[in-house]
Amino acid sequence: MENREISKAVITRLPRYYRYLGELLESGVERISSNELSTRMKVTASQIRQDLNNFGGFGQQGYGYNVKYLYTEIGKILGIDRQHNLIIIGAGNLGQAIANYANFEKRGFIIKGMFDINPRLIGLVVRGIEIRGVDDLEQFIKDNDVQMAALTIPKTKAPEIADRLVNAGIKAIWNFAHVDLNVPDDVVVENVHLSESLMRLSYRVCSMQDRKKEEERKARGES
Amino acid sequence: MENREISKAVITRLPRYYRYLGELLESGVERISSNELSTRMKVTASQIRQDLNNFGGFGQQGYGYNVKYLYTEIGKILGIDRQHNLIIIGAGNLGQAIANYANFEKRGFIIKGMFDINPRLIGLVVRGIEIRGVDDLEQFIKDNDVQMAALTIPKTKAPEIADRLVNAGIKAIWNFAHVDLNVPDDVVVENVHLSESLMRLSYRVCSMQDRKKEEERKARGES
DNA sequence: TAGATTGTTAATCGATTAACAATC
DNA sequence: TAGATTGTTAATCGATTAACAATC
Repeated sequence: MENREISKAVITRLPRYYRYLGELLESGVERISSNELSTRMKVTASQIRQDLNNFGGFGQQGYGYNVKYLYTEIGKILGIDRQHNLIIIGAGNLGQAIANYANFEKRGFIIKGMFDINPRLIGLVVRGIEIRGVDDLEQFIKDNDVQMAALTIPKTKAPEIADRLVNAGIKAIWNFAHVDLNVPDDVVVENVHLSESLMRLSYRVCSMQDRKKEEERKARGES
Repeated sequence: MENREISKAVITRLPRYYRYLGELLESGVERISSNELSTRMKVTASQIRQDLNNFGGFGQQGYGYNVKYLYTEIGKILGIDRQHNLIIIGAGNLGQAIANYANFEKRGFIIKGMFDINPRLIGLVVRGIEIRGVDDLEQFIKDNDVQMAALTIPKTKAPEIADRLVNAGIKAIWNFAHVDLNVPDDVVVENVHLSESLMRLSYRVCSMQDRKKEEERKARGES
């Protein structure tokens, strides 16, 4: 069997399809055509069909897609049908926000533990999860079959902890620290760089302002 | 003057350049060539030069780029030299995490206020900022010249609040709710869909597992 | 001046969109 | 069967990379 590499752009869109299908499912819609979905999601129908056909033919000519079936299948593709054991390193507000987000557990992400360096936090309990010191890290990962770690610690500590996680056998890092991590090829890192996201917003709001001023100037007669 | 539209891909990369240049600056590096930067950032030198030249010629032949100058210029492009007045709607862990992230203020993002619907949170003070009820929203936005809002509330409440923000004159929404917002063309929305980010991580770790199993199978003789 | 490195044009690559035959 | 809509091939569009002349 040929190993068709799926493009990054497709993978980025997949969870959004999943979200929309979930909403359709909740509102009792049974079937949907690529065309109607395209209107709702503001993407082209062609793109939807192309994206889905990377993974197989989920639809039926003349009918469209069965919402429940497609929802389930995309869930499988995303690995949401499997269980992922997760730890959170960094029990500050961001770490706690993740721990408190109940929906994650619904989708197979089980938070096995929380860790922090700050001794004042160690021993506290968040959502039934005790905050531990990082000394226990390696042993805990082995004992609890942990594959994923969310890194919500300052950038100065992140590379060192990332190395320890990798050595302890972690396969995926959800990185919120403002630094790029160096990991082996078989460990995946998903970055959430909030400050970069905010800068993009800043860029866009500024260029929107500039454009408006430009238009106003033109409206008042060419400059 | 022609209004060259900058591609989204370029804007996505810009904050990352900014981060690397900031680190170089801190470590005392004065000048850098696109080639050396490309090695550090793991992108092509060609891409760096193309990206920068969307905004003007910041380098010098035979020399490279002056780190401090380029850092400042990218800051200007991103609008970080200007002041952005920000409010946070939703004073849960995520809202508090944002409020507590000091670096934002360093880059011109001033948190003017926090709001919540939960009466038990109203009146509490986070980082010197009092949490208010959403009744005050419109008045507060006008009084404090607020242009940006971070939405860290559940998806059920988000569309309604977004409408109110838009009507009150907000120009940019940093949306953490798991829903796509409908806003006029001149309002910009930057989405941070954490659950989608986690699903991408899940996809990637699963497909990595599959690939490994495939390889193992091949290594044990073709199946 | 010679060497280095940019700015920019041209070539390549990949992703998106359009079109349509296949088929439910 | 006729109509609808997919799956898939072909055409277009845009983004990335390569190459090199300009220039510090």
